[in-house]
Amino acid sequence: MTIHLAETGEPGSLKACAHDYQVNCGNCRLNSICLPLALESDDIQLLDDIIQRSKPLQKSQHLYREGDDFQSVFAVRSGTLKAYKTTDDGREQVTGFYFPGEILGMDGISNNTHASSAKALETAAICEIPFSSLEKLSSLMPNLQRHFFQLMSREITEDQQLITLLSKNSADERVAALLLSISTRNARRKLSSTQFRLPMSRVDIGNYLGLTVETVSRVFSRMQKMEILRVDNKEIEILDIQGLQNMANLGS
Amino acid sequence: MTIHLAETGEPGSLKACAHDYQVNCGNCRLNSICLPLALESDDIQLLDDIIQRSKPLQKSQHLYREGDDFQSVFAVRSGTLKAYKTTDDGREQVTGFYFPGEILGMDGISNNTHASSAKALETAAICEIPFSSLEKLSSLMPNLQRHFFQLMSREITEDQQLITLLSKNSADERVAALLLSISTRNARRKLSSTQFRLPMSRVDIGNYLGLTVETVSRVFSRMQKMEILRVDNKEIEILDIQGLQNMANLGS
DNA sequence: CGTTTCCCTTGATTCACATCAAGGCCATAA
DNA sequence: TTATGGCCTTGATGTGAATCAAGGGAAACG
Repeated sequence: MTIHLAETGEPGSLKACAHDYQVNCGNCRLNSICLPLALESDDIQLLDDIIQRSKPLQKSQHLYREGDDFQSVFAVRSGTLKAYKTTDDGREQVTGFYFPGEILGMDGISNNTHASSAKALETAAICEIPFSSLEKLSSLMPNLQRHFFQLMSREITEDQQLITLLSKNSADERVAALLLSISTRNARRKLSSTQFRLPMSRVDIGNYLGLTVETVSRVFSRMQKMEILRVDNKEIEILDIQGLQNMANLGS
Repeated sequence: MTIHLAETGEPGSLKACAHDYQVNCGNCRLNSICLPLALESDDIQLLDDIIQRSKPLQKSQHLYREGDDFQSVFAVRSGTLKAYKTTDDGREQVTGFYFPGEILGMDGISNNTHASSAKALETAAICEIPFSSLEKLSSLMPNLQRHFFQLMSREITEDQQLITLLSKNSADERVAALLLSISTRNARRKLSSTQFRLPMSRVDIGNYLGLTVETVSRVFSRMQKMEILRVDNKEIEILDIQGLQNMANLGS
């Protein structure tokens, strides 16, 4: 019933580094922000039993592609992914970036087909959660059902935030909002909220925010000149988080 | 445990027109596109038991407001609603229009707080579905659980469509896409896909599509000149659906 | 009934961002 | 070592939609 990611690949792909085999939901340092959140430890064990952990995805490899059969949702254990759709005229629309502890693939549930593609922006370890198993488990564990409803709902509210951003905000505001979002998500994982490396290219950022590369680059330069950021290629240091927040909120 | 909409209003609001009391999921003509979809008739009865039907909402009345406690999701039985958020600087972002048979309010699940407001664009009859009851029922009825997951997932994919539209498409393309969406949803309800009355104002359309009223108005005029539409205030007739599709897809 | 208010349309002007163009930096390959 | 290609930055120019401005029609209200 459940599908092993590894088995769908080339023979031999069942191998994963020994270290990976030791990972489980109970000891995963992300379990407080990931799917196991709000579960009792017995229940975590049951959840853990349905989760498949396969070898890491290399940079630019796909986790799934638009149109693939939907079988599973995925949790990011390490690395970063982007989700994107290809428009009728062949351009790409990035719909989200996914950091460790975050769940992706839920847009495939409605049609039993992935509605977007997901690609690793850097080497990424992934937990695969077969959806049919998750459904059964959800029926048995009200907390899990509730939590998964909440995760989907959060995806909706985040999409709505992006809609508002795209519809109402200037280039400066959009970039500021993205940086703050990344900063917040880093903090959730106990990483620095002011210094980090952007895993995505300027093209991806532009694509996500509805801007061209050139505009994104100019905004970075401008923020640097205003001493809000220090930018060194993908390395970012937020020098003035209050200034960044002003830029994101009040705007124009 | 469950909350009666009517009881939260002023005394006497329990009254509803006699005709309303006769409505149930089993005989509702929308049950093939609404929540009962895919349920056995016994199960429909159980679902029906938890659903609250209260007196209709008048035009411009709120069903819920951003920040309200989340208790229920809602199905539209008749009329149309818009969902919207208010941005920090007080402007409004319309995040969706909801027609009969469609479900709204799911964005409130993640925080137990409604993330947007919902307002009737015209007199609207609503079915209230207390979420805690829906959760319990979902645990018992795998089909219902599945269907509700699918509904939420559809909301996600639709938001992603809108994101792409806002990010990549011209004013003409955006308006064309909205008209086609309304046309399709009308067809689902066995209404004309080429002649209809827009329930929302130009302001709302602009607000939804990230355009100003003036631009929306100009697009309508342009489409009329091109003989793609006949526009008489809110009455729309699509004269050339192929032309409209071209405008929406290929665009630019 | 007239008045107010909302909603829609059209025109003139402005502006933020796209587009076009070029060059720099860094990594990988030959 | 020099190529090659990806990614980023900066400058010059163009343009689609926003903004500003005005007027008309229909519904709501006293």
